[in-house]
Amino acid sequence: MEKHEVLLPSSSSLDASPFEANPSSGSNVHVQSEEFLKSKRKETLSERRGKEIMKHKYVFQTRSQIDKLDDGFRWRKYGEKLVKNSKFPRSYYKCSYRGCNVRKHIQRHSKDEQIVETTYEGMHVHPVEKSAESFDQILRSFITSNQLNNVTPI
DNA sequence: CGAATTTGACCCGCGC
DNA sequence: GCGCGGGTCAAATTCG
Repeated sequence: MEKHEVLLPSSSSLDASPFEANPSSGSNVHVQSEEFLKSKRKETLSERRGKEIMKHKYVFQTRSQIDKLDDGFRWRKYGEKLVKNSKFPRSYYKCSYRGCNVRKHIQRHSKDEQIVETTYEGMHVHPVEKSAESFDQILRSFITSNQLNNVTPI
């Protein structure tokens, strides 16, 4: 497995333009911030995991052929499942940092295999160890949005 | 040697 | 109550 650099917008401004609008663009990122108000499962499961952070969900759509996008954090794959909605299996990743229960799942589009939908759940509580300038601004925006939307002490 | 990855099994929630 | 779908964990294996 080799690292693959994703084409990200040089502009620090994250525009919420639909990725389908400009498929010709070499790089296009779609960031969606949704408020996870509805609990998907009971406390039993959440409690079992140990207080997971599912307050906000961030959908990150990028054009890449590699799933293991290095966004500056260490991700440990903990599962892979094939969903009926997609012909491609969905990969589940978790932050390897102790105490950082950030989870992310990646799913490929059945129509456009070049498009990978990365969904981030939770916020990181540790500095970036990698030099991902491209992703740095994105991640920073993510964290900023998280803190701005809801300041939840971990 | 340690950490990360893989695949399968298990579990839970929901629908019928 | 059973089945389907989705999600997570765990043990084994491989890579660095």
